[in-house]
Amino acid sequence: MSETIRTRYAPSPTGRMHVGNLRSALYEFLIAKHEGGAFLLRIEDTDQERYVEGAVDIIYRTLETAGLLHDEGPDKDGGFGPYVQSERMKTGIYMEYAKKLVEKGEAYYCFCDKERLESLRTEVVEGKEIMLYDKHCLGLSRAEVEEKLAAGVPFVIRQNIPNEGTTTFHDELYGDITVENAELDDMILIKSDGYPTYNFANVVDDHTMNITHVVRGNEYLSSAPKYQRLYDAFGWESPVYIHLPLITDETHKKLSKRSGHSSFEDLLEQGFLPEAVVNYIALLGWSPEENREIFTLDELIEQFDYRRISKSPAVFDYTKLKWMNGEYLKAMDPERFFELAEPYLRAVIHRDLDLKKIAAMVQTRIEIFPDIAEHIDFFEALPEYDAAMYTHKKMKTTAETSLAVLCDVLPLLEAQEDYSNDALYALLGGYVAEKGVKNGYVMWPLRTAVSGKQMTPGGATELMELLGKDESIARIKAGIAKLGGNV
RNA sequence: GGUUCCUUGGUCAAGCGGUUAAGACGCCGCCCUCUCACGGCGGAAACAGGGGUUCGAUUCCCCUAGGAACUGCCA
Repeated sequence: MSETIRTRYAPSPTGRMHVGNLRSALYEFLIAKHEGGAFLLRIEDTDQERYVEGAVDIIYRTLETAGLLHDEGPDKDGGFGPYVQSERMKTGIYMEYAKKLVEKGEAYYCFCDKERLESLRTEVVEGKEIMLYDKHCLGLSRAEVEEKLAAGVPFVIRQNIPNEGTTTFHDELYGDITVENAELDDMILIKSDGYPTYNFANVVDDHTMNITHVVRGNEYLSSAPKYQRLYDAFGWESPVYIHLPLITDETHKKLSKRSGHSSFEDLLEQGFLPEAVVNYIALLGWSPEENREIFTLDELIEQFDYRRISKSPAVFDYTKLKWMNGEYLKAMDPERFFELAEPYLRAVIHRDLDLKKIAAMVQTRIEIFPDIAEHIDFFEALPEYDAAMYTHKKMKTTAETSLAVLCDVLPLLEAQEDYSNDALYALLGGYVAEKGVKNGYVMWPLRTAVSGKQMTPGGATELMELLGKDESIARIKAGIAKLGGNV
């Protein structure tokens, strides 16, 4: 298999990974793995200004918890290293390649200072400025360039793009895209600090690392022609391009850290499961052949056909993510659910109750773990509630009937020793049958008394089993008192 | 402003010339039920507009409109 697919995820270490980046990484991973190819991680830290301490670790951690294990990377040499651009720069690779371009006339030294560049800037409309470099330094003679270099004048190296003609590149999803060369700016390849720009390092690295499929967000679609010209200038075969549709927020703006959109880690902190997030974002911009939505990572690898990636942007729908997280929770093994839920349970319940049973009650009722609190708070302490809660039209109960029922049933419950759900249900079932009333007629007041809540994660008898005899009786008496009865 | 891309229900989306235009989330209703939830059943809700091409356009082409991205010595 000499034609093995190689994709790469090439983030800048600038903080947490937001969802858009993670989705790119996921697709890059899936495209490679679907074909049994390699997925590499390359750190693009050519911007020392934006570099954030510890960000590389965040990237490792995020990829690992998302399950997107890379085959090669800074911590996993595959023979194409280094995998960190600042380290690659020390080898002189970028300058070396830039000079090749200069020799070919495809790039040139530029000594223009900030002031001159500023003067080229023109305002187009309300504050928006554009700048197309005027190729001023392209006119410098070889001798002039040598002289300035020798004198130590700061310089950058720019790509030389002709003013005539067009450039075309091919994208697997978007097809052929052609632009006028005159529209293309002579972008900077090597910055004055000697670092390559993203644009240049990206092309050099993708080529030298044998990346076969360049997969990235389609915000790069408009600069792709410039990259294409670089490949052509070097005489390199261009990679397969796959530009991904953007993920946006509800106002249809691109998701970005800058705008404060949730990162993967934010979502985990909000109580989402990594596998649910991964599953959800896989479906943002791609759909499987079969009509299905829940996929494990392995199933995604199996199913992922990049030709089914869509071209239009997708809104990140928090509500649906929650639903999907809930699906994962419901399908989860009860033991594992309990392990994950336990901290949330303990945060609310400090008394000695059967937390496993409570976890089981709550498993089908929550979408994310933080939802647990509102469902179980009454176990810890009977909340303040209004006597009006005893009135329920469908149950045909009122404060009066409730009082009567509670008074009737109290002695039975006091005499009862077995407080298991089944035994209690049988006991009360007897009362219901004897009185010829509906279940709810007695269960509603009981559940209300015992929980003080409109809705609970279990029925009256289930709650009493958990609360135990003493606490149940105490709460029922409190209910009777609240309804004006004597205990 | 320029360039490029995008346009099926509120959202994710199937569709790839002929369909009653799937499905999912959300919403509404019913059933189940010791409340709620789960589960089951059902409902409202879409091809941006205009021209072509064609026997026939949601599907192909053009125009218009709307949206987005890019337009940094950031990626």
